[in-house]
Amino acid sequence: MRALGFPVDLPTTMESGQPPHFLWTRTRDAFFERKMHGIPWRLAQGEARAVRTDARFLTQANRLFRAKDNLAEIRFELSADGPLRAALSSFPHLRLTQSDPWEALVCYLTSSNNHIPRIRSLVRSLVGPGGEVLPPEEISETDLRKKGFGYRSEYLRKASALIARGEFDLPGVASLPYETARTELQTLPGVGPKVADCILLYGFGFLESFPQDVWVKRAMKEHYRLSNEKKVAEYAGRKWGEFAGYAQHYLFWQARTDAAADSLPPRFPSRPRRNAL
DNA sequence: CCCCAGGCACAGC
DNA sequence: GCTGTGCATGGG
Repeated sequence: MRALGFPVDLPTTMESGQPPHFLWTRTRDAFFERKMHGIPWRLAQGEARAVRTDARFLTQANRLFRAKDNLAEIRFELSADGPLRAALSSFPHLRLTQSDPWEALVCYLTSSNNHIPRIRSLVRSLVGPGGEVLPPEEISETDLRKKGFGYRSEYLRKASALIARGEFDLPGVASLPYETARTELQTLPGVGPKVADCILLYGFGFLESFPQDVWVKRAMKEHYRLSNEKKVAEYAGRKWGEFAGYAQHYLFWQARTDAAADSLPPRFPSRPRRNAL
């Protein structure tokens, strides 16, 4: 096992609605695993919040956790803003992750009007024996209705077919400017503004992307009195610019955890937890 | 029975 | 351009 050279809150980063949330399995506290190219890949939380990874996946791990992002600097840039500052302090060392574009596309096509646990089980039903999401040519021939994808089945089947036939150049999106990339992705069936932004942020690493789902919309309305999608986008671009994606993810996860805390039954008498982090 | 979920496509203004 | 509605499916 090798340690990455920067701190990561591994559980939160892996389980905050990013693609790893859907594809990795939590084995014990702070241990995560998936297969890649048929080989098991394990991640663990080491000393001083360092991430430990199987040595042969060191490069992949640095890419997954976006080693080149200077999180301290990004957080400082974003912390000028009050409501966002609160979310930042809730989750020290929560990082954005960088996944594969195809994986991200499958995840967020599946996500529309759906719950996270269900997105997870649906996506995992499309993972092949090697650990990766099945390639487009296989998904385009899968009976997705039978697997429970519902009305998203046709979106996923058609999008897969377009990519499999080479009629849509998914890797090519990486070299487009953000706005063009966003427009281009939205030509795929089932890909609207929100799904496109998620793919761009988590699959391609466009950090200026600001996906607006129901939770982020709620947060932007509560904190900033902005209920119009275009005005939110404009505000995010002006205020958070090249790091809007980070702002979005912190606001999103803060809103989610707040809601979960509200709906939790009052717990007492609460013995001291043995495995508290 | 209801409502909701990391929305989208489509119709009607 | 904006606003409303139906949509598969499962959980609360």
